[in-house]
Amino acid sequence: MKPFLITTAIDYTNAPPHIGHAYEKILADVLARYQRQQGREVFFLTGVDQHGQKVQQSAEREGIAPQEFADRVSEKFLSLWKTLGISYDAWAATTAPLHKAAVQRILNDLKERDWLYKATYSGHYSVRQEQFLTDKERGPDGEFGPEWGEVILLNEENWYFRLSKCSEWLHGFLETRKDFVTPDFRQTELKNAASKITGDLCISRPKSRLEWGIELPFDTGFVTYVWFDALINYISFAGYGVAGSSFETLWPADHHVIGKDILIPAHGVYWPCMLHAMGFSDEQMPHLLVHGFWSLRGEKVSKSTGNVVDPTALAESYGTTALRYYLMRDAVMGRDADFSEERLLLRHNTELGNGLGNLVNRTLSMTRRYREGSPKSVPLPEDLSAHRSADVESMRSFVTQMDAAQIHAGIETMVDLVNRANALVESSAPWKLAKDPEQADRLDAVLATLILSARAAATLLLPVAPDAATEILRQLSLDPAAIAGEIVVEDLPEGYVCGEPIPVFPRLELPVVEDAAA
RNA sequence: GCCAGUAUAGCUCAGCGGUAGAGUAGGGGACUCAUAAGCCCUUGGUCGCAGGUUCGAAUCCUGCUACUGGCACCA
Repeated sequence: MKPFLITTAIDYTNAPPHIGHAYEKILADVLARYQRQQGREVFFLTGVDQHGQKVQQSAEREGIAPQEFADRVSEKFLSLWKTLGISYDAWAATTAPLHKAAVQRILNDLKERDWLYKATYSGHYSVRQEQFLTDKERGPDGEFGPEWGEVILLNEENWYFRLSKCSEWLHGFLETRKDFVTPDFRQTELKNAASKITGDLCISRPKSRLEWGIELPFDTGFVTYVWFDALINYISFAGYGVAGSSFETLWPADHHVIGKDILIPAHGVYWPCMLHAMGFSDEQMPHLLVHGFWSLRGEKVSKSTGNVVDPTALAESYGTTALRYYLMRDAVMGRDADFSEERLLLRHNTELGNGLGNLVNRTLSMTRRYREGSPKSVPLPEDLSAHRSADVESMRSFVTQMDAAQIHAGIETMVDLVNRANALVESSAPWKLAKDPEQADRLDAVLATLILSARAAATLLLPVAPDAATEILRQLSLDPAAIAGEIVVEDLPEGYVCGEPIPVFPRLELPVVEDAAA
C-alpha cells in the first residue's frame, strides 16, 4: 500500500496562531498517528506560508527584513506544534530553496507549454492601500469611500494562468470524482461555485508593488502571487521533480486537510487545475478534507473584537491532553463548533477522568489488592467472553470511523467501551467475589477482562491523546492492542504483572479569575 | 440575486416515513474497588414557524423565519 500522505494548510506568518490553526493541525496529527498505528507508512506535511504583501508590510513597520519577521512568527507556530505534539514528518516553509526551485521549474514548464501569458489590467487602484479595488469596495452611492484615500485609474501588466482552459475538464472531474471533497455537501457547494468561475488567474505581482515572493524565472520584474507559491508546497516538499525522491510513491495526497474558507476557489478550483496543467492525471488528484470553524461562545472569532483564543495559553492552563481531546471530541467533522472552556473541562473531567481514568485506577487497584497484580489465566465464563467480543466490535467500529476521518465518532466508540467496562465492574462486583473462595476463578477472569478493556480503550485513545494513552499502557504494563487487520482480544501474556495506578487525568478546574480592577 | 448548510430535552448531538432518543446537566436510590469517581432509576421536548402529501411526518414536498457559509467581484 502506498504511504499515507497527509497535509495541512500552511499558515500565514503574519499573525500568531489561534485556536483554528491548532484544531487543524491536531486533526491532521490524529489521522496521521492513527495510520501509523495501522502499520502504514505516513508522510505528514505541514508548514508556513512566509511570502506576501502583509509580511512585507509588517516587517517594514518593525524595520526588519521580511525573512526575519516571517521566521519570528514561524517560530511561534513551531513552538506550538511541539507543545501540542504534532508529529509532522516535514516542514514546508515557502522560503526554502527546495520550494523556490520547484515553483520556478513548474512556472517555466507551464510557460513553455503556453499555460501562462502576460496581459495588462486596468482598474481603480488605491494608492494608500496599495491594492486594486473592485465593486465590492464601492459604497452605497457607488463611490469609493474615504478610507481608500486617493483612487486612481492604473494600468498594470501581470502574468496569468489559463484557468479558463480547464473549466470543462474540472466540471467533468467533479462529476466523476464524487469523493474529491469530504464532507459531500462541500463538493456540492464547490460544483455550484466552480461553474460560475470564469476568466484566468493572475499569478504575479510587479516587484514595484511586492518584492517579497518568488521571482518569475522568465520575467524577473515580477514575483509569484499567493497560490502558485503556497499551493505548490504540497508537492514541492514531497519531492516533486527531484531525481531520486519518493514523490512517485507518496502522491497523491490522501488528505489535504483545509478549512472551509480556502476550499473555493483555491483548493477546489485552482489547485486541481494547476495539477491538471502540470500533467497530473485524474487518478493523481488529491483528496480534500474540509473542516469547519470554531466560534467562541457563539461569536465568530475575529481579531477586531479581540475574542481570539490563544492555544498556547490553553495548553498551559489545561494541558495538551485535555485540549486535543476536547477539540477532537466536540467538533463534528466538517461542521462548525463552539468553543468554551466549560465544555473543555466537562469533556475532560467526565469522559477521561471519571470514565477512562477511573476505570484504569479501580481495575489496577483491585488487581493489586486481590491478586498482587497477576490474575490467573482461567477459562472464560460466557458473560465475560461476550464482553470481550463487544470490545472487539468497538475496535472494529473505531477503525471504520477513523478510516472515514470521523474522529468524533471514533472517540465516542472509545467512551462507549469505557462505560461498558465500568458497568461490568458494578455487575461483577469483584470486591464481593474476593470474599468468596469459591469465586476465585471468576475474580481472575473479571480482572483480566477489565485490564484488557482498559488496554483497548487506551489503544483507541492513542492517536488523540498519545501521552495519556501511553501512560495508561505503562501502568497496565501492556503494549497497545493490535487494531490492524483481523482484530481479536488475546488473553494476558504469560507472567503478567500490572503496574501501580497513578491518576492520569487529574480533575481540571476553571482558573480563578483575578480581578484586574482590584 | 443565485446556491448550500444548520434549526430535536438547559447544553452537545443522534434519529431522517411507523408509539420522541443518547450523553451531559438537575432529582432520587443502592453500593464501596476507585480521581466523592462508578452503577441503577428518574424529571425534562406542541422535533424553528405555517401549509401540503400520506392510513401515519421530526423524518417527504412547498412557503416563511433565524443563524452560518459559498458564488456573482478580488487583476
